[in-house]
Amino acid sequence: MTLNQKIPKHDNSMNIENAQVQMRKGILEFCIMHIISRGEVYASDMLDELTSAKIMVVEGTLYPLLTRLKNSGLLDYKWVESQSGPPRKYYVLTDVGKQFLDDMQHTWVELSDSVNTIVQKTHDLGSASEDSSTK
Amino acid sequence: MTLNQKIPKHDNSMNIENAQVQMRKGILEFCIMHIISRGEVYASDMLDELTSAKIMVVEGTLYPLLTRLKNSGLLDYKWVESQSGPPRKYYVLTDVGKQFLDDMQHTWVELSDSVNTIVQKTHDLGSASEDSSTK
DNA sequence: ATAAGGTACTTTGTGATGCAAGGTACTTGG
DNA sequence: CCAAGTACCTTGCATCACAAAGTACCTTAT
Repeated sequence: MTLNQKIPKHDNSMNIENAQVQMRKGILEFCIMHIISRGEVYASDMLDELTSAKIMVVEGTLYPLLTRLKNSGLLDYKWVESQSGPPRKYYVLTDVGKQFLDDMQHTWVELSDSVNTIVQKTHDLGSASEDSSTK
Repeated sequence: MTLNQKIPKHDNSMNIENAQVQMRKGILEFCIMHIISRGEVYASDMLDELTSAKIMVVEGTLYPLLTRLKNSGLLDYKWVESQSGPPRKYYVLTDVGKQFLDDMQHTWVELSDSVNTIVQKTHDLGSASEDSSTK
């Protein structure tokens, strides 16, 4: 029954799914900090929120990210007993984390402005293509 | 004059520069495709455009990216003699590349909407914090 | 008790890729 | 021929999303 079917592990060529994954990188961190900034939450809360915002995340991505943020001093957590299951880690932002979130907010605004500048310029040139100006 | 000053290559902890780099990842590809979509350009043109849009890129990032896009069939190029230096590679989008750019555009709009949804929600809750609701 | 199932947190290995640094190659001018 | 400028390419490292498998705790049923 061994089909010997060759399934390429990773398509070396570009596809849109890959591009989507790449675009999300780095943004995740920002979104998670935002969610935590609203009050104490644990991982499943974050997964729900991100899923409803159409930003898919899986555990294997989220937990290491939380650990990294914690180790960097941006987050803190406390264990809280649950009435239906194992205890949960409830996260909060530290003071440093709050400052960091502000900085990331600024970075996000600048980045999306920059991208939109480039997109807009394409559209501007698209409608008025004649441009044999000064080099 | 050897100062023996220790410059840590990479700070393991989070800092805002690192976060900026992460956020830019994946967006670059999109911006470069956009720039090429306007007409034939070579690498230095792209660097100028990205720099003026405040998206910093260096050669070590750009050239491998162009090669990857070319190998994936999204770009094509032709050599053009220059009157002041070595020949240049002028890039254009292929038909597949144009389709891909459309898809990326869609991805970008969705992603920035999603992020802004999360940011907005934080601000909404910030003004009306009282929420001892169900659950 | 003990087994089964659900919830929550953790770890390991892989692949993709931005980037620094260094290299190759062509052109022009002394 | 050599220096300087421009343009393109390559190597190696660090980071990080993700899949998959693992650990631990709680509840319910037998």
